[in-house]
Amino acid sequence: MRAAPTILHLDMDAFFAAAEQASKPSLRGKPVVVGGLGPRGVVATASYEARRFGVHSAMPMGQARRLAPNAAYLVPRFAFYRAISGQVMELLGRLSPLVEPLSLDEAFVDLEAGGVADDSAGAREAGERLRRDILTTTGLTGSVGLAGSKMLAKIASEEAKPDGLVLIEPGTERELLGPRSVRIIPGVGPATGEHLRRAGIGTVAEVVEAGEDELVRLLGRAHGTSLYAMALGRDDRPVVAERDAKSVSVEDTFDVDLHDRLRIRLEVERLAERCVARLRGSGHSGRTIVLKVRRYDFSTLTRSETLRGPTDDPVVVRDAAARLLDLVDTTGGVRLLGVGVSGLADYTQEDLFAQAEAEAVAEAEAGAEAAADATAVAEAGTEAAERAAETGPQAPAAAPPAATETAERHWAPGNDVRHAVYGPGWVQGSGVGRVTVRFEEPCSAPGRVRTFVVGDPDLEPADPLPLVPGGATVSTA
DNA sequence: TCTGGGGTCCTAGGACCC
DNA sequence: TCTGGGGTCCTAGGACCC
Repeated sequence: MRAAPTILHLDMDAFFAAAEQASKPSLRGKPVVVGGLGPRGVVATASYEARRFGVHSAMPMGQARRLAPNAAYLVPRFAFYRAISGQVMELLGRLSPLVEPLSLDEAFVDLEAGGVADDSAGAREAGERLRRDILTTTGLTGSVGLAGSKMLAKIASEEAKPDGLVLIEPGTERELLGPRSVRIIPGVGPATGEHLRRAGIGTVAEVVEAGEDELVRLLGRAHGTSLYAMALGRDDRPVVAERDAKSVSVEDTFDVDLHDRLRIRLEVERLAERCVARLRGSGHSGRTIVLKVRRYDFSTLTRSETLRGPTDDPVVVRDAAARLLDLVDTTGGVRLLGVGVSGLADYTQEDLFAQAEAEAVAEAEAGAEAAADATAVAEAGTEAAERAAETGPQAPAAAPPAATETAERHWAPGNDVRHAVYGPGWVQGSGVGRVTVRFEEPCSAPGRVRTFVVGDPDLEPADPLPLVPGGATVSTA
């Protein structure tokens, strides 16, 4: 806990929904819901107008549609959000070298380390300037929290929403937090909240009264001690700029439960290949392969296998995932499958092979005492060599998507398109061989709607347009 | 129309080693 | 030898966050 409120937490307001409203003039001031539009979709973000109907993040789409039948329902466009996020992070980077992104729309900034503020007045000024700059460069609003610790800065930005700034003066945190629900403390979710409530602890002040020993007894060592510290306003976690990834995973929920064992196996193999593509894309290899299965009744289980050394070989990961699947009973149906890799190393297979050889030589030279270890290393090396010989140079090309899948993706509600005659617009809806497009762009007036046949040669998918004149363009290619 | 997808961290038990 | 204690790794599951 520092003496000046120089830790800043930025949280963009209803980020995905706000980006869509900025991009589509006809949706401004209207309820907008972004999320999965399939039969098992959930809400990613609801605009403030939609929240008034009770719609919120993580809610099943069906429920959202019942609550807000007239809202616009759109699929997320991550490439577009990433581009905007990049602009925002760039602005944060001008404040300090210590910027810790938490997601596309959230980050901590250490203002003191950046030399932009060392007292309350300076911090407030930097925060307000940041909010203005974000609005000018992206057209979107973000809320800022300022405090002497990460936890309090995060609570402050939550209080500031939407489109505001809250500064918690160091020394005032106890009286501020005391009467509030324990649920405002980050890390206290539904389960912990309920657990504490049954123990008669509802407010932050009651957490303090209970004492550290009681909390450790209720919640376990790590959770208990940290909650007690947080309740007292004690939080010395530094803002950390670069954090190494610990795992990479992909998963799919199917519109209809899978029963056919061969189909399930095929999906696991496809997921394994997608996972490795991501792993390689991030320049990693990993040692532990994890298979995740969610059954028809939503019960979820994982099975994992740790290899002798890290791999980024699609064949190795795919085979491991298939072996893990053999351990799982799928009768009754499978609703979700996932494949992940953890135990990441930031070198690739070739590096690993060279390293294993070098180690084997070193071990051999070390003499008879190390004989057993050297054998293990040598075996690992041989195995890697065999795999390399077996698979050769290859990129696991994903199977080309079926034509209907492509059409669904191109004409999904919310996507940008361009018409040879009418210009830029976005898909408002599609079905029975028709696409409905609203022709407008970020800086135009709300536009009108026209309907086309799906195969219309004049209509094609397009990249998002910049939200602000002269702003960065986004390529989703 | 009942429940996404990508992560992180923690716990607990068993194996294994010294 | 009737029975320890600590450390580390692996596996499985769960809470939480956006």
